[in-house]
Amino acid sequence: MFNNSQENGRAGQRCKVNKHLIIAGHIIGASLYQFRSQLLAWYEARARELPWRKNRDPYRVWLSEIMLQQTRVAAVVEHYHEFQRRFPDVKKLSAAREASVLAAWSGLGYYRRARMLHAAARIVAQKHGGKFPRTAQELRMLPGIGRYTAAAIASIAFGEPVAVVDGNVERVIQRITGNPLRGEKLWTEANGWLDRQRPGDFNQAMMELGAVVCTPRAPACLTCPVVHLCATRGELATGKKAAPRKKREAHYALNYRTNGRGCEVFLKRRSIQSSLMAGMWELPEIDDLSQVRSGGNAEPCLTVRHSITVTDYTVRVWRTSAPRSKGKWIPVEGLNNMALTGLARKILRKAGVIP
DNA sequence: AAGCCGGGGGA
DNA sequence: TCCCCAGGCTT
Repeated sequence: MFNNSQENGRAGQRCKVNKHLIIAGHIIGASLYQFRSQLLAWYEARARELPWRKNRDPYRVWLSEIMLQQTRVAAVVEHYHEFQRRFPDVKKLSAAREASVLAAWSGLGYYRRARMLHAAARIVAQKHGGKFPRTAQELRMLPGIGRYTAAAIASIAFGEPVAVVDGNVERVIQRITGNPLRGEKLWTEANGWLDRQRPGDFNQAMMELGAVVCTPRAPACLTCPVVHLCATRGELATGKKAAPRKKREAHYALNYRTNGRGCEVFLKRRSIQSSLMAGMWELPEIDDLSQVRSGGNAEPCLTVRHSITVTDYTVRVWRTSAPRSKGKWIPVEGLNNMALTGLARKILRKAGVIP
């Protein structure tokens, strides 16, 4: 297993050849100190300025971590400030109605996250006196907080020495070691690498490296602070299978009227039983296009593209004279506080109904 | 272990 | 057009 460490008899080569720092697929000894200090130095110098890095308030850290689950940083940044403005602390969040929490979440997707966030806020407020548990083990008990998120909050907000493993960390470790570690072995490896003096910074630095430098495709090895310690320099055996995407066309009705109460839009609420976007509000879907065409519409007033799970939709929006389905007239001023689906919000924006 | 949940932006 | 993202929960 150590056969690659002595292929050249000269000891002076030891630190020049990266493979010698990786033994049997693990980073070892002195190179680990190097790795930590160089990664942390890079992070201090180059880390992106993100809203949740302003301080270590556990509420802010928690909110960012929930939002960031399977969601890109850019999308989170767009929602983060407004969410903070509406719900400045865990107590305010716990006192809010679920509908208003969902409204602030609109467009982020995975709406169950918002419900679990709200439920967790109520538990923190009622059972923990408004203070967050300070250990990963206790945080894990809250809804919506799994192994990754518990470790992230505990390390970043409270300095507990626990490593995180997300998609970024997995990729970084696999590339550095050249070892396709997965599952429990990956978590063990990450914990071995962790800088126990600065666990929060270290964890964020690992994820930052994966997000900014050690990207899935075309990693920027030229700017990587630990490239000299890397066994693969960008190679990665991928075991991921790409889910095939379907294409579909969908039609929605835009009903818009002005009366004594001002401008109103006709919306309907998705079933609370629905697996997809349960309880969220949207425009009525049109099943039978012939009815709209016979109503005098030759062309849709709007066409948008929309991706949802594994389906890419081409969405046509039709102005219709009267709603044919059950639903509710909503004043446009109230739309900001409605739990709209991302698609509904997109359509209403493009149509100029909301800013 | 595998399936499910939203949405968007870059390559 | 395709791919992938600071995961958690259920079965």
